[in-house]
Amino acid sequence: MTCEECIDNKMSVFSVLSPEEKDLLRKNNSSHHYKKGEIIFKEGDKPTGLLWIAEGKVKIFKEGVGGREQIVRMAKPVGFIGYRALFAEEHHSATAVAIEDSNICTIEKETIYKLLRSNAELCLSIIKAFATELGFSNNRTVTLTQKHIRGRLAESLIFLKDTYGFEDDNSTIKIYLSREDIANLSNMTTSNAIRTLSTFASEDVIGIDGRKIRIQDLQKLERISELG
Amino acid sequence: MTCEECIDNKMSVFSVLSPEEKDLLRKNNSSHHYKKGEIIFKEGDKPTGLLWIAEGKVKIFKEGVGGREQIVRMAKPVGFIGYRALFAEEHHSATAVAIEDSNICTIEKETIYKLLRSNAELCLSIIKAFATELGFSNNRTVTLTQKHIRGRLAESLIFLKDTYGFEDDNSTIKIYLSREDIANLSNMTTSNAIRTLSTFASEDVIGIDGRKIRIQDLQKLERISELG
DNA sequence: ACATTTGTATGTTTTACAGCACATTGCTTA
DNA sequence: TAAGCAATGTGCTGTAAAACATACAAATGT
Repeated sequence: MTCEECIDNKMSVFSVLSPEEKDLLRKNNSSHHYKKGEIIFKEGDKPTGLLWIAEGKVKIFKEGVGGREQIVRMAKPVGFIGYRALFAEEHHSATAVAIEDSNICTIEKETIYKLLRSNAELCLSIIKAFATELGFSNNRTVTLTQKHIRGRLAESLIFLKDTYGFEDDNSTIKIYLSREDIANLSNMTTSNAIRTLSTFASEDVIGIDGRKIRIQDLQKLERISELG
Repeated sequence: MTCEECIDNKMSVFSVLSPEEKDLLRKNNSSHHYKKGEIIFKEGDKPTGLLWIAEGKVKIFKEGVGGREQIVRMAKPVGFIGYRALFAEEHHSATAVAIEDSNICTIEKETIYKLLRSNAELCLSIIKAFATELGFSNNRTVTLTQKHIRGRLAESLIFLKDTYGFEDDNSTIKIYLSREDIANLSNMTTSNAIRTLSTFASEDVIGIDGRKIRIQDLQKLERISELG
């Protein structure tokens, strides 16, 4: 997908814009390609504009105690990234890394603010997006602190499935993360992510083939997640 | 403080409103008094409008595994409460309880949306507020999961000080929470909150007199918090 | 005034999980 | 095609913090 196609995409926030406003966007956006593993922005950087993913997948994480990283968000097309810091008028509080080859589009801060001032519906959808994500973040705070390892991992797998969906086989989660990334998403060590994934596989809840994870018994997985 | 006074308050979000818009607010708000310990809204309730605190203090918490509660926010005048669910168009994902006798003001959903559609600056300040709070929430996720008990408690005490300030003696934190609430804020058991507070007191970092907590050595407390 | 609940305090036991160490497999890239 | 390195897998050990138990003080109600 290209930046242009995102602007016209019905699923994107941009759908509330008028043809003229979309034109403004089309004339003022730029595109950049990132290879798998490349950093898009770093904790501490000053945000320059609004970014969104045209193609690829991105993880956003914060560095914690002793450099241990916690993934706070996983993004996909046509999702915004780096907008929290932009709108809070702060420096980035997290780092974004491409986990696949990705095309990232940018528009300048001035342009997006111009649009926000002229289009109330755009404002409202941004507000709604923030409100939804804040709810998600608060939820995560509770589950990451209170659930046990099995519950946390089960929740993460369901989260990945909900975010990226399945491959054509209707069971393989459409994202291929390292065990380390899965651990950093679920607040556990790599060892424990590996161990618990193996356990799930031996219980026939999931199937593992390298980085491919198939969900074989979603109900059971949900039960493990809810149980804590 | 009264609802009217909040609307005119220079520190509140309402400061960006025109005189006519403020008038609309004044004519459409209602006020309600809650005694200490009373529930303002409950997890699962449908939000009816935008609430703000004219007087008093409020804790917002989520029920986690086995009914264990995690405080996700502490609010004070002139802060909004219950706005996340409202703008996300969801049911409340947390419960709000008055921790002091409080006056809460309400305006209907329709009125606030009317204002948002007419006043872009109001939108932008709401967006900024959300972006800031999301940053805060993400931060908490990391510290609550990664820091050790001492670090978490130290951080909570600093947070309470930053939120509510000091009494006239310039050292007593201007909020009086039960040990249980302190524990629920810091993701630990009541026993451990009590124990660790005692340790801090014996190390002359803080002073304890019932629910009164004096910060005696802020630098040390900050060091404990950063150390994790 | 007494009983009952609630909050505070502290000691003991148990356990989930991090932190290694090390083996093994699977990618790079030279 | 091999060498090197990163990613994966597994067992063992130590420990932070929960869970449990108990005691007492302070509110709260009757």
